[in-house]
Amino acid sequence: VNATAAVDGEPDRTWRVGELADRTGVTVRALHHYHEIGLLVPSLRSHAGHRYYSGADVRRLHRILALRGFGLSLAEIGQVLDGVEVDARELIRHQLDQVDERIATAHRLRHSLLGVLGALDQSAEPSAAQLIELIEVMTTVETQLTREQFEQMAENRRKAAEALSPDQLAEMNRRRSQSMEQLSAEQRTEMQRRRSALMPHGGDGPAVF
Amino acid sequence: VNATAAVDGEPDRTWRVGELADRTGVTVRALHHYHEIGLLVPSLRSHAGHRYYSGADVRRLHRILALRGFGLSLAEIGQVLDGVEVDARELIRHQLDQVDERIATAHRLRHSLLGVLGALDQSAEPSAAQLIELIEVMTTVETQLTREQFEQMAENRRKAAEALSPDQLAEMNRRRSQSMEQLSAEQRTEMQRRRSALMPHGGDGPAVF
DNA sequence: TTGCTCCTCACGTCACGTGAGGTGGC
DNA sequence: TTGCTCCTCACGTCACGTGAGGTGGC
Repeated sequence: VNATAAVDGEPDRTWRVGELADRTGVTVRALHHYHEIGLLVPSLRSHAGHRYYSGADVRRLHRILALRGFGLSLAEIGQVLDGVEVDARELIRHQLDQVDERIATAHRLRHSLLGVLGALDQSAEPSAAQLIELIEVMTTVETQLTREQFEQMAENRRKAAEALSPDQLAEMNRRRSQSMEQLSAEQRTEMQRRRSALMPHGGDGPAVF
Repeated sequence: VNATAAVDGEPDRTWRVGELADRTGVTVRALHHYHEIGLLVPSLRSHAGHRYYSGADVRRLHRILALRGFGLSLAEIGQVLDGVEVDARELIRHQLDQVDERIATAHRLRHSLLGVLGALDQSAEPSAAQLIELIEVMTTVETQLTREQFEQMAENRRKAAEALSPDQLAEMNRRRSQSMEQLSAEQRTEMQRRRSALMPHGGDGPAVF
């Protein structure tokens, strides 16, 4: 391998750490870090200690960034690039499993969050106290709300609303519609579904989570 | 609020840190950590420094775990539970946005990984070198493979396969089908789609990513 | 000579994990 | 008296971020 090979048609040129950072979007600190752990050691250093990266170094950085994009740790990247015997298929399949799990977890969380948001949006005063009450009920009944409990919560909300002045109520409604506007179309339709399942007129014992 | 109120029908009883850990699934170390940062301070301590958690403490822990499940940081959880004025709706909506972004990112990554896996599964020798070659081509052509490049890669793979003994080839095929078996049904169908898009007989200039 | 870029420490992040070494209660 | 549970340090994790304080090259 010739370390002085051309990159971008400019033979033998080198890059300073800041230039490389600008071109690749990584920070200078990250490049220092890669140097520290031996993942990317610049081929040249000036007498003052300045790092100069050769074309080969730049290509290695590109590989590093690609593998990093696949979710590999820096240690794993080092293994792959330094020719440690790895089963590439196994490696990628493992990443795939991980990402699938992340997606599933995230979807469950999203589902819960939409449920909570739907409940909060029916509240006149979506305070921390309201959120805690919601959690209280949820955890107490182990992720299941009966109709009576739901109606009790609605009653509590009505009482809270009655205690508010018309000005406060108007402000709450303004905030609520603003809240809706900030949701994406997708988030909105899913929330509608969730809310209709939540409402007591839909049947008995609707599940929240 | 009465800190000695009953929990689980047992009035006035307290829980030791290990008991609490067992019942809630968190580690003792985590409970120590919550104590350290003031998030959950046990109401009682023995003269030897042992922590004793009251019913109120246990309820607070349940709230903590619920909020943690929503993706809040421990600092945010502290704010919510200690009555700092927070807009609950805003808080939850923010979490929702974050989770949506995580899902989108994960899906893009999944897409890429399936593409790489499909390419690797056509390789006789899915080594680290093969993976690097794949990345090389991908990054060089900026996420686009032309048919000629694809055919060149296929040619390289054929040559690699020819260099192998029949025994080695059989072993490779065994590993490949094993690889397929370990994929979920979902992963498999999506990989089929990706592969057919990748194959040169499908049209010109197929995109890999 | 002035900026700009570069350098090396070195602590901080986030939520704990993981020992080390020692003491208290059934 | 033996286990078991508890305790307090205190460093490690992962991939850098963020200053502090100082030097080199166009």
